[in-house]
Amino acid sequence: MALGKDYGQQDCALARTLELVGERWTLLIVRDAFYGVRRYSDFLAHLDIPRAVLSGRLQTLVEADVLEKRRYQESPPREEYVLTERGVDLWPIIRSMARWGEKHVQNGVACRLYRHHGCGGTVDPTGLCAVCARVVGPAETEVAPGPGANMLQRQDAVTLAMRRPHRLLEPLLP
Amino acid sequence: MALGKDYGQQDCALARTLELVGERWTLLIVRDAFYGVRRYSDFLAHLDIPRAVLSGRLQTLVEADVLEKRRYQESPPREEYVLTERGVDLWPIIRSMARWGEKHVQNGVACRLYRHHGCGGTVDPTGLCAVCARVVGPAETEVAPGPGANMLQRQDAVTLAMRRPHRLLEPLLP
DNA sequence: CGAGTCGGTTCGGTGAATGAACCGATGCTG
DNA sequence: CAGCATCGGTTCATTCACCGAACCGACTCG
Repeated sequence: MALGKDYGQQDCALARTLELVGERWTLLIVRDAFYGVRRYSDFLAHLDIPRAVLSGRLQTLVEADVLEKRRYQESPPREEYVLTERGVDLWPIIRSMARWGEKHVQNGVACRLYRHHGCGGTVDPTGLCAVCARVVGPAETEVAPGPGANMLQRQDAVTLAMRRPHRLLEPLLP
Repeated sequence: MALGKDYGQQDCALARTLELVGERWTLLIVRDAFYGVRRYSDFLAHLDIPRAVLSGRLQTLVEADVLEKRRYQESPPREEYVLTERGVDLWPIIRSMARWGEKHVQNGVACRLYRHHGCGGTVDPTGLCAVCARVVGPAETEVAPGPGANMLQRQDAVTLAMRRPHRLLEPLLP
């Protein structure tokens, strides 16, 4: 959302969450962070988001302790944004929203498939592995392109790198 | 969100979902619909939302087949908005967002508690009943005020009615 | 030295959100 | 029957976030 960001009169945890991740673009930034995107320029290229909006959202997410900004090289100074523990806990939200869109907008065609790293079992939207029958967190989840992927012929570095399966939270690009 | 509502270049079910429920206020309207709010004036009183925005969102949700608008009395003509099957499927999204806010913004203090209607077991954020060990949908879930409820002393009819436990999706007000 | 990359900030224009006022249809009261 | 209240909106002026393009400083590479 984003205009007045607050829902002051709602005594509900949902409203508090929406004040943080309910703004336009925010959840897509967090999703990309799960995919392993860490650098400003990669978010920018993959999301087609105005630079000022990206700067603002990253700063808000850092202040909310969802992302951590850290310098990974001096000279030239370069920063990266990595999910914190609080940020990783947003995974069920992203997963449930993607699930709804898959079922009700895309007629069940998934753009991404999730598997348990190691055992290879399909991970369902609640995080349950079909083989282990255990709940699998994002760090042990592997994402791979699904049948509906790449409909839009994007050519940015992030889109290209997403064609290979890889584990969530691991850096996607060098 | 709401300003440009589309995320056209994102080949992702998440983006499609956000185009619908990612606008400011929308998820709070849907949440109230789960709580049993059905009438324009009750949404208005409970959400402190501008009338024009509420009208617009309700219309969008009806067009998206998330809510159904139906006339429940002639003379004077009165309409109510009820969740469709697609709308009911949004429950995991709302539940996971509320869960995050509860844990990370409210320090684990819940405003609402969810129980399996009949067996009385606590229903966890994934819908699992602690007693039955089965997944329980919203229609069989009962909501009751939790320890963090009513911090804000609201006095509208919806807030008052929410003090009694009742089943989700059942009409909250006469 | 000059061009390029990275991670931003600045700026003007557009359009959605906001809150208050207004409105038409109907019912209720006296 | 007059007058007022209720419901479900619409209209309007103002505010403010988003947008896209341009600009910028620090640094590296050739």
